[in-house]
Amino acid sequence: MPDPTIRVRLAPSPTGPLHIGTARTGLFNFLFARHVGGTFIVRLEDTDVARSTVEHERDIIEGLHWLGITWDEGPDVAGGGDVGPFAPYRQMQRLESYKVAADRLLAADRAYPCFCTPDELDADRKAQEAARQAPRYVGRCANLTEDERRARVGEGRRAAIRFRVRPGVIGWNDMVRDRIEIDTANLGGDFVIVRGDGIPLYHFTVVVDDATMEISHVIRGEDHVGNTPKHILLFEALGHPVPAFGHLPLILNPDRTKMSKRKTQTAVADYRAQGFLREGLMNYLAYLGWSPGTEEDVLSIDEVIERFDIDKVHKGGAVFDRERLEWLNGQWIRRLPAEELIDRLRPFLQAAVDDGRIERLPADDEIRALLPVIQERLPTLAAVVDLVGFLWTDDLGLDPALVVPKRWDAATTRVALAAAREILAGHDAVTWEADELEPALRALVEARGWKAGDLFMAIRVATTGRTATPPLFDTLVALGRDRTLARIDAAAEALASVGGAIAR
RNA sequence: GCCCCCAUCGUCUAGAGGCCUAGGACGCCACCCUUUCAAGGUGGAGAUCAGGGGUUCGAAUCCCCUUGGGGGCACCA
Repeated sequence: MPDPTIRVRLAPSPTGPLHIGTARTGLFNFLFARHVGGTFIVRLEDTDVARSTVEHERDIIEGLHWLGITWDEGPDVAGGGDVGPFAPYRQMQRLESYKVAADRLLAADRAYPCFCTPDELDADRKAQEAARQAPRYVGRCANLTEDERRARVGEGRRAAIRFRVRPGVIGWNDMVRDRIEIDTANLGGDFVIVRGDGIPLYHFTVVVDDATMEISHVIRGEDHVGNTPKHILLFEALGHPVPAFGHLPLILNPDRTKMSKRKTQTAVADYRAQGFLREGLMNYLAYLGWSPGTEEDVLSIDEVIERFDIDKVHKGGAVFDRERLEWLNGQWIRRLPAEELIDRLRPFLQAAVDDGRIERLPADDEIRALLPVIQERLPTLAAVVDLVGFLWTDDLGLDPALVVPKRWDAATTRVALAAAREILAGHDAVTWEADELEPALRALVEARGWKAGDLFMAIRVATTGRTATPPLFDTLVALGRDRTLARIDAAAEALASVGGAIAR
């Protein structure tokens, strides 16, 4: 039941890497479109030539793809071809259409050339600030005669194009915040739609494109509420039906200000690099400002699409809570099929090889064998290196003091390690299994009157360098007989060399 | 300064007049499980529904005011 009348879009500006907020706006547009079978479009707003780069463009597109947000029309791959009936979907390749629209507005006197210099505008603003007035364009060029315009052009002055803001109240029924009305007197006066260098500005391009691409619903962040009346004015002037608008609540820093790079990690790529799953991040983002109204927490993207309803989107902003994201991410890691998890873990292990944290990339079989004990212990994919990296490097950075369990002293530990080593050495490749090793060592503990936990801890630290690891015997099996014995020997030696200096 | 918006546990939220002695989740605490760490299970602390007025037999839910918070006011997007 596709609905061809529903057309929404995400219009990111490649002036920075894909931002969590942009991803969330994209996700909601995507959910809105997919829920009703509408069309979702991505359009790159790259008219800020000074700050736009292809690297950012690539980061945005790859990030959206990674998140599983798919679009029907728009740029396919960074630098690659665009798909869709309104291609191209990059504004710098659509300059002609803005020129045509601007000329129409000029001809109808809905817009006019403005020769004010940056210095003049700056002075105006400063004066208004000093007089404690709201900044607005004073209208210096609003009523120039043809002769005056010619004279300025003759002086070699460049003209920007300003749109005439008509008096009146602009109102719309916002999809999330109900009725909003704004008096055009508060819009800051006539605004620039084309810069002096001929490059059109956001307010103009967004409307021209939304009009030509037949966008039916504009769903964007709350920070755009004040722009909407300007856009409605432009739609009217262009003689195009005004789309519906919906303004999403903002994602907030812990101090409840608008989420920013300075206070919160905002780049989607960073979350990805830290081992967050697309499923986890998407699930988390969907619940920021929206809820299905049930007590479900863990939902796949398809389940969210099924339940999504823009009427249930909140009006108030939501603080980004990384701890909750991590919990949700863990939920998704635990749900991943074995082979899928191995595939996703591999790049993180490779990265650890590349920067020397581990010495080699483990084979899939090794990882697969470990899955039963690590899958429930991973908050993120990247955590795998911390958790079991000791298996693939001999540089444990062992602290001898840590080898001695709390209730023991160094001498006892040395004796225990030696006894345990002898038992372990008695096993061969065939009996080097968790259910063979454990009973043997428990028998030793029994015979000596020790606590199992103490012996196990001494062996754990001796062989891994850490006090927190997956279950000991599974760990020793993964380590292998030879390396286990060698590490116990090395630890015993380290203990002996510090001797009685360890006062534990 | 002006305009607009928002307001339920620390956080994300359920709640559309009686089902609310306000439910769930994260986080926190305790216990269980247990060789460590997790995961899982059970239980607990945690919100006089920002405050004050109304409306109503009855309000977290409707109205008004106050307070608090946020967003926006470019030849950026």
